[in-house]
Amino acid sequence: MSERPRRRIPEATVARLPEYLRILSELDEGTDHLSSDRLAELAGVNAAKVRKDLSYLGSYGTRGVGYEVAYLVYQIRRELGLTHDWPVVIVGAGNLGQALANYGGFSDRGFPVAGIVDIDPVKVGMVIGGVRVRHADDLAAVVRGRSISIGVIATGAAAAQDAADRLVAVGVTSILNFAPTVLSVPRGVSVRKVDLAVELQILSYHEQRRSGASLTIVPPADSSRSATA
Amino acid sequence: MSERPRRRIPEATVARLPEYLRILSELDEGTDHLSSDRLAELAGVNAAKVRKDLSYLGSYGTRGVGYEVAYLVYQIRRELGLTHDWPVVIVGAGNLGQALANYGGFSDRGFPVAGIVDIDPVKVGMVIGGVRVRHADDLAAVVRGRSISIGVIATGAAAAQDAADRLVAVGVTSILNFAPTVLSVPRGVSVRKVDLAVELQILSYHEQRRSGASLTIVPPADSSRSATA
DNA sequence: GGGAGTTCGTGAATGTGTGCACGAGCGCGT
DNA sequence: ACGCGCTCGTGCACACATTCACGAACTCCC
Repeated sequence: MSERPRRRIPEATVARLPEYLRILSELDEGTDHLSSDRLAELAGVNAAKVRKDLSYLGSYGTRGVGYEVAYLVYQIRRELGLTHDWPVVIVGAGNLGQALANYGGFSDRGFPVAGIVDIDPVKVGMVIGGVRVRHADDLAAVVRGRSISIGVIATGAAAAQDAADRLVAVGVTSILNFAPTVLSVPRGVSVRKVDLAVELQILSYHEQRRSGASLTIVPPADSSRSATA
Repeated sequence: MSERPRRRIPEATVARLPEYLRILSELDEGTDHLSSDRLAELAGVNAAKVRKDLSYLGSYGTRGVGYEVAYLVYQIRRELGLTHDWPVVIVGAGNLGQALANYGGFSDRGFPVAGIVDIDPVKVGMVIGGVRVRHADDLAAVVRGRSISIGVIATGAAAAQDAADRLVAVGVTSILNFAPTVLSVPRGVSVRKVDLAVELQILSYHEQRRSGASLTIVPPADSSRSATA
């Protein structure tokens, strides 16, 4: 009955597990068991998908009964590495950085903001969400002794690569990037990118497609110098 | 030579087009042509993928030369429906709503913030990013005559469904949801969700996996009441 | 104890996305 | 005019993801 070396979990499943976890955590205290059907409904996905996703955990449900909520929560948290907190450091104390630091949702879900840094001396010293902003040059000191492996880049596009380099230099191996730029990082460092404008542009595509779509717009015949940059 | 009814573009491609567009727009003025290889490098993806993506546009590159930047920009913008601005309305003037409204990146890329509403009377009347916050009950008036079809939900989880219902009621058909909740909306309304905590949890999974991973943690033998909710 | 009803786990089928490899077309230099 | 080198467009094979369908296992009730 020894732990089998855990199989790799498909990326698509990993992306859904946090959602299941949130739903399970928010359940009414009395609910101790839950069927895949019900969970699927709450998560807005297909029941078979839920079962397949959960089957990767090795965590067994009980046929005829469903999944035991507490046990399932435990298993998902374990698989996602949420058995302990992951302190994060935010680079960039502008609009976005401040909003992120103030936003309670991070700490609540196990990602306390352990530090904020910025390059701008004016920002240094400000206290945001209970954390004092320090200078980016002091990043090493901010990180030291705190085992911070996740960094959040909330700078503008121009400063983002520099921010990434600094983070990597102090040993950060996972980066959440809000700047609209492609970062280049060494192998072994994970980057996830969130670009708000991209999300809106995807919505725009569907909107445009919905509304009549191709009205046979005449493309610029002489193709040079035609589109607005 | 009439416009063929435009084929459906795969979702994965749609998600990459905005990235290509950004890269192309930021190119040095002198660059009038670009190879798929170079674009792939800048976007951090495979060159074949770039070519396949662009082939859906019907926009032709020139063999031996590459793609004409201006023409390509025009084609992508057209396909994404970015030939005109898409004013957005933000629901929720808290931390996140304020940051979004102040964040220049929206207007810059064709999504001006045309209105902000909140339910909290204290927030109503505040001016954020040049826009006065109005009461959520006035949403219809805010939207009227402005052909707003995109809404952004920046409320907490508890208020998100109400926000969605209000948006749908005034004719919004695309929603960008920042609240950690699954929204239910009528068919025909698109929803995209951005959950910062989920992104961090995905990073956490990879971190955890990197570092030794399964240490044969003993699962709770008596499974009831064992995991911290 | 046995049958009815429920729900999991998973094989197989289908759909979507990725990447290679190569033919076809274009420009340039001679 | 012709050949060479470059780069696009795409067929094909493979990988990944989703969904269906069904046997297996469990509970409950009589």
